[in-house]
Amino acid sequence: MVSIKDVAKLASVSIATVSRYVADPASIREHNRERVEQAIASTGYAPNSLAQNFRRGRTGVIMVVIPNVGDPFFTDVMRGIARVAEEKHYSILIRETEMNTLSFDEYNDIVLSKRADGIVLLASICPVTPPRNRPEDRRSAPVILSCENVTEELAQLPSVRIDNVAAAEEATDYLIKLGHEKIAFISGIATSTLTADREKGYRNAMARANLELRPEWVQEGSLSLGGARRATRKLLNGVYLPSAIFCANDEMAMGTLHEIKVAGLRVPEDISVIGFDDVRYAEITDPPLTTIAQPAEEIGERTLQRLIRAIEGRDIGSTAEIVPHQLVVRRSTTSPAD
Amino acid sequence: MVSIKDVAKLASVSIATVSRYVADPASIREHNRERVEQAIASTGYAPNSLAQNFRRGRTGVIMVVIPNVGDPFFTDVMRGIARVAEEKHYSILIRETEMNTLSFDEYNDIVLSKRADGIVLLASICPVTPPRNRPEDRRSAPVILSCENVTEELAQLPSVRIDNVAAAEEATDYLIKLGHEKIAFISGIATSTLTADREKGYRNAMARANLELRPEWVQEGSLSLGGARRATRKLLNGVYLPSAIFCANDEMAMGTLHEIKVAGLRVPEDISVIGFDDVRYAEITDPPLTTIAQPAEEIGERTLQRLIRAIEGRDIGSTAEIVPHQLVVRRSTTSPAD
DNA sequence: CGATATTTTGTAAACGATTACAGTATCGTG
DNA sequence: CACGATACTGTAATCGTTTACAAAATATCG
Repeated sequence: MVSIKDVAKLASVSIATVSRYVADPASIREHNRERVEQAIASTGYAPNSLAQNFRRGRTGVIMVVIPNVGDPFFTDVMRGIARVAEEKHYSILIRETEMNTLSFDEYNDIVLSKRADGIVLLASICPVTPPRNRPEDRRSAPVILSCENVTEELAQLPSVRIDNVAAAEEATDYLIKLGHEKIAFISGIATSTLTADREKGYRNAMARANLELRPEWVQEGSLSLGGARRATRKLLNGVYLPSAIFCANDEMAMGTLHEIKVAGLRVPEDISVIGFDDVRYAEITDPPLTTIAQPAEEIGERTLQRLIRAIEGRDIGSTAEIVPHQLVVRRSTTSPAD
Repeated sequence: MVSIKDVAKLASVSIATVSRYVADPASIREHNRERVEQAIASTGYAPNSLAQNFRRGRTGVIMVVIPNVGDPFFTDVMRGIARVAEEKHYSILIRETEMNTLSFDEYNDIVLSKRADGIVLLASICPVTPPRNRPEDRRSAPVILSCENVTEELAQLPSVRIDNVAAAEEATDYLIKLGHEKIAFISGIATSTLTADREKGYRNAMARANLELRPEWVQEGSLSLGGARRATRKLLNGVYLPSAIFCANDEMAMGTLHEIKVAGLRVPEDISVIGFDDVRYAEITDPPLTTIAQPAEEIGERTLQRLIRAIEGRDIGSTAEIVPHQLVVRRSTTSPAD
């Protein structure tokens, strides 16, 4: 491995001069610049970023904790994150978590052992041991939540997201406005606040409209295709058939659409379906999916911009930055038949 | 930041002892172990991985270059990669590339400046300057191709993948066996060898069956939903309507299915569609998609296992490790009407 | 018990960059 | 030309670990 020393020797200058050349070629005298340039060219020298990072005390890495790298919504958010990361010369380290949580121990380890300059959580952080209870908690790395809300147990963390409660209310209200009264909800996973917020919105809207909410109309779909399919089959085989199903994300809505058709029912004539996220597939499902659109890439971009500001030592507060959502009406919803 | 020195001082031992404790607690004497444990606990010490990596000359990072993080096939491969990475204590650095290629300059930079211990290419590497022509090319980091084949310009690189040519032949043969003669192909992007191989398989099969291959039956779909939709519209609006369309991946097949239905035609009665990859959505499209299944996660796992062997200094050769594919017949294909 | 083998520990030198500080060259000006 | 101001360069310390080597402590055995 060729190091700065080899270049210095070859160019007959000190290592400091080479270092300065790398940082800013204009800062050294013409005469030396030529020799250093030549030495670098002939040795093929490139600064060892391991040494640079060590010396500078920074990793240049942003860790992104994501519940499911396969979900098209999350990958859109990631694309926004990646765009800003590249622009600001950070790399993205992906950490997929089962169960949607990053254990606090792992969080702590990442921070203490300097494996990342900052963390974006698309998942929640598991509040086993809140930061404040640990010794030396001043050393915490910048963290920001994308999409997720915070659990009450944790200190308020900054976030960038839509208002999930309001958006879910809006989706439910739309079904109610169409005349639906028997509306089922397929939820995500228990540990996800995002899911909880959407369920809250659904319950709020049902309560406000004075609609009966049968317990068996809320089914867990684990935010996955398979989970939603199982949940849908339960709904279809139940005693009280809903006339509309609200799925907590589009991935699940795709599974729901399929199972309804497999059961020999039609969407939307027999059952209306509404999703959440407006992933790229929502436009091409059969029928195209009515859903709540979120500006996924923008959420990713804003999240990382804010995180980087924090990494640079500026104050970003701990507020939730709310971005707008929008109901997108396609053809998977209509008024109930009866 | 608390360092090994602080711990050593507090425990009244040398830093070497602390270091040894961290590497293997059993290697130090009971008496000292207790003191060190206590000192670590009370200071909240964690080894600085920046310093460790620097000292050890390794990053603990595998870079994964991926053309499109949103494609469900690639995310499945990534999941396999991630599983092995976690097991072997590597982190995954994602680098998404437009146009499917990593420029050689960037590759070189990653290697020379030690930003990753190894590279997995789900994309191709752009052969602007083949490694062999550069000075000091001995320093190349381990690279392995997943899915992709190699271009002839580049030295042979190790890879793990299916036999794309054979698989595409098999898909085309299946359509031919069903009685189709007017078979169109929606290809990926020009820079992708994966795409080229599948097109070759299609052409082979057509030639072997003595079927006419009209130039307008091969359309570029850029491996994306939108690209496939445009390509499909061209096929449907053309003078010679095909009776079957073979899409180079499932993502595109989903777009194709949609556009055929939008045009008022039925799948498979009017047009059969066959995809490639068997992503999780293939089962729930309408109708469910006939496709070629690849063991995506297994490909990812094997790729990384082999790469890690190379990183550890063992010889992995430069052969293509071929894993089996399989035709999965669902309901998007049938015999032509006429 | 003493000699030797074994285990455990400490000292100090790396790793490759950045940078404070001091020293040297260059320049401008009177 | 002398002088100070300015621009550039070199020396050496530093970041936090790991580890070769030597030294010290302990164990083993006749």
